[in-house]
Amino acid sequence: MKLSTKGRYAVMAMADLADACSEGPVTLSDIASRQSISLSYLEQLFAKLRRADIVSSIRGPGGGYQLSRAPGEIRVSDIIVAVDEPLRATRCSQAKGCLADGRRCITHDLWDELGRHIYLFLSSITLEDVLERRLLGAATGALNRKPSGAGLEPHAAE
Amino acid sequence: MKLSTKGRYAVMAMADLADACSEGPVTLSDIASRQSISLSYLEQLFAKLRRADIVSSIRGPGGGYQLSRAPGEIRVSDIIVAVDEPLRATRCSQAKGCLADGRRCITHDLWDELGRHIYLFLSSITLEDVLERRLLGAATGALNRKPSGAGLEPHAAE
DNA sequence: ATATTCTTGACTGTTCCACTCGGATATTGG
DNA sequence: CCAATATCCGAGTGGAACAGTCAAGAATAT
Repeated sequence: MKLSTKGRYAVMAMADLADACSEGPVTLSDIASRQSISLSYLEQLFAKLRRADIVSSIRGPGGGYQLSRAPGEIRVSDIIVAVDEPLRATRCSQAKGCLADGRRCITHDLWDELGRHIYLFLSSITLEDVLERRLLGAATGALNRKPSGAGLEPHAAE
Repeated sequence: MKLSTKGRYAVMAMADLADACSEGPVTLSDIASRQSISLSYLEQLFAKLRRADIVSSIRGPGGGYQLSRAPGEIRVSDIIVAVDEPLRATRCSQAKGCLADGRRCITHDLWDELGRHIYLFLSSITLEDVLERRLLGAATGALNRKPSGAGLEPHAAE
């Protein structure tokens, strides 16, 4: 899971597509102008989304893109995973030791757990949820009763 | 909240410091060699950690860095917030409209919620938890009963 | 004094993101 | 058929941030 703005653009575009595709395929130019994203950049993103079978394409005049599944069947995590690079190998990539002496590095479990956490959150939300702004439901509620921290002010999600 | 490897380096170094500072201050050179991070890079990180009052420094021979508080009082989120840049303004930075027509962009709430989610997770874990590998406790359990998704295989945390 | 260690600033190389450009291929309407 | 419309595809670009370097300075212990 990589959280770049690239994935965000993809989700924005997919939300736009889901919102507009009720009658026939939608042109990338339309999405580009509505969402203020460059057409060529969208082409790159949708090439990946197509390879991931999240959207299907129809060429020629009157063509465009369509969702492969219903909005309720497309998870946000699907989109981000499809668009972002497979995640380059960092120092802590494998289950192998991060330090030379064979021990796993101390913080390995932490990042592992965080990654799972983010993934679970994003896979609990579908495109349909996003469209209907149904975000503050089951997915979020679980963590809202924070265990310890007192006057924390979370920074805005960049 | 930005999730760069920079923040990870900082947490690694802080965990190392917390582990080794039981008797007197710890040298950056020691941390550098143990964690395989360049000394000069650590200097940059600890300058920020010092400004955030997470560590304190003692100069001269026999000097080094110490934790300002007990490991149980230092949240992982504190470290990441201290080290990462304040988060540049993106298209969706403010509560203002992201599109020209004044509407807030469709996915705004989603990123907002995700950011809060990550922050809450990281602020529910202290350095002490990391050291004792006490990660799978209260903080994570809440989301483990995922609401809908069936056979999801979360990608490894990069 | 001198060695140790933090402190600070400027600087560099690399990588990745966001985006552009040029062209190719497929399909439709006339 | 033929041009217009659209998806496809690869290469290339500018800027920003990351990861790391270098050099000089200030405080402190021996």
